[in-house]
Amino acid sequence: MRLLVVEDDPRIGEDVRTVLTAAGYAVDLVTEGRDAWFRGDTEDYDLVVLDLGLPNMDGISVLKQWRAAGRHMPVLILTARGSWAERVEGIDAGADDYLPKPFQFEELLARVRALIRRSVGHGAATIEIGELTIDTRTMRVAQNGLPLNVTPLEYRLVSYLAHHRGRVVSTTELQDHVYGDDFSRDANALEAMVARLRKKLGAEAITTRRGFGYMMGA
Amino acid sequence: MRLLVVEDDPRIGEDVRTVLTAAGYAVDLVTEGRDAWFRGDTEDYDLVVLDLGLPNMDGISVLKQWRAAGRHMPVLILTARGSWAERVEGIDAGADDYLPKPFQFEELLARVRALIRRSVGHGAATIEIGELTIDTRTMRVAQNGLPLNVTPLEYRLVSYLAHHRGRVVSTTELQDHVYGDDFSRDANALEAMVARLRKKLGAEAITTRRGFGYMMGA
DNA sequence: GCTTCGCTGACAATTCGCTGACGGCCGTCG
DNA sequence: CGACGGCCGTCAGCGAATTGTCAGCGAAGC
Repeated sequence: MRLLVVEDDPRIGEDVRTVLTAAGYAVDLVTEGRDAWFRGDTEDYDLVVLDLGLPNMDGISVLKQWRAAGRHMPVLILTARGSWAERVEGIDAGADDYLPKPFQFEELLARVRALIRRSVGHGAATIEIGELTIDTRTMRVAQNGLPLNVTPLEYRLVSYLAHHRGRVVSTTELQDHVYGDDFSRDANALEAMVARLRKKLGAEAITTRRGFGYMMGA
Repeated sequence: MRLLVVEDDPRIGEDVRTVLTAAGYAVDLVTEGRDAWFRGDTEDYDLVVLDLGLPNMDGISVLKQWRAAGRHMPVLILTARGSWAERVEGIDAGADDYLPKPFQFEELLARVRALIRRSVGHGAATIEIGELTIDTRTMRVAQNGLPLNVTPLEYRLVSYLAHHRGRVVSTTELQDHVYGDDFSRDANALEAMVARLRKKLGAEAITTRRGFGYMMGA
């Protein structure tokens, strides 16, 4: 899962990134409204955390333009506590939820999880594919009920494939969502990870579409 | 045990949180109805203390929606003294007990304990994991019946892990619950505490899942 | 058959978490 | 008032798990 965090205060932004990264998401962080708009318009994100007070182009406008351009990713806006008008404006502009600042990171996490779950359409916190169970709340993967020891990056990979079960996911898309902005990896790194995963989950859990990408589920 | 306190008066809310925290519970406090509903809907609480007069979405509606969504955690509602109608309405909506305001904190504590005990089923105020016993009433930890000398912060840590046995608790979540809003600590502080705890409880009492967090129990 | 793409085992680099030591803070006791 | 001891945060070095890189191999597609 790949997230865009838009927050002009660098300290808060970094903290949020850290928390979300720890929770298993690939996080891109930008601090200016224009950059935010551009990123959201040109890249594919599973969710956006959007602060409203931004230099250069304010959050509400950014959000409105995304929606006007037909971008439907869930957006969670951060508002000043008690600023009722901001919230209403945000919801009207197309936000899916709001979180008053200051907030507990745990609450941020809960909302992010809930929004992603809702947007993907799985009501439950677990995804089942064949004999595999992916619990997004505890970040665990189990096979026939037996927990598997999956590393953080491996989890990101299965989790993304599982959320998009039944569809072929290209390697570039996968890289984006597993690594975020971090371009430095060799293309082979993904393949190596897939290999390691197959050793744990069973070879047939992930199928390869040569020239296209990977897929989970029928 | 993790509790949600919903109370719009910040002074009362803080007092209640303080009392319950001192009693060894991990307490989340929210002041608005919508936030309360969201939290109760997305997070796991062992009990909710719910004030009825709330901004944004009233307590009865919150409670009804939780029950309609199949959430069964015990709910203790706070009502105005003598407001018979409110009580009836609350119980009808699915509350498990009520406490008329103003109340003594001792009474609140007693009812909270009673409700939690009832909901756990067997009146045991202790959690047992392997050879460890965590007594939530006295905030003591014992191993094979022998009391261990556990410091306050250490107790919060084991207690939180014990209450969430069987699931991996991320370090950020753990930090939230051990330190509250206090961001200033080095990440290493937790690790040091875990190390000290393991020396007391035995190394296998707390397992590490690298990259994810810590866990107690199977 | 040849080329390209992807797989895999081995190895290296890096990151993460553990631990012993130290020191600051604070409450208690002589 | 000063010394002592408990609690807990910080530091630095170590070891191990995770992840990236490389090289060779096999299979698919033309």
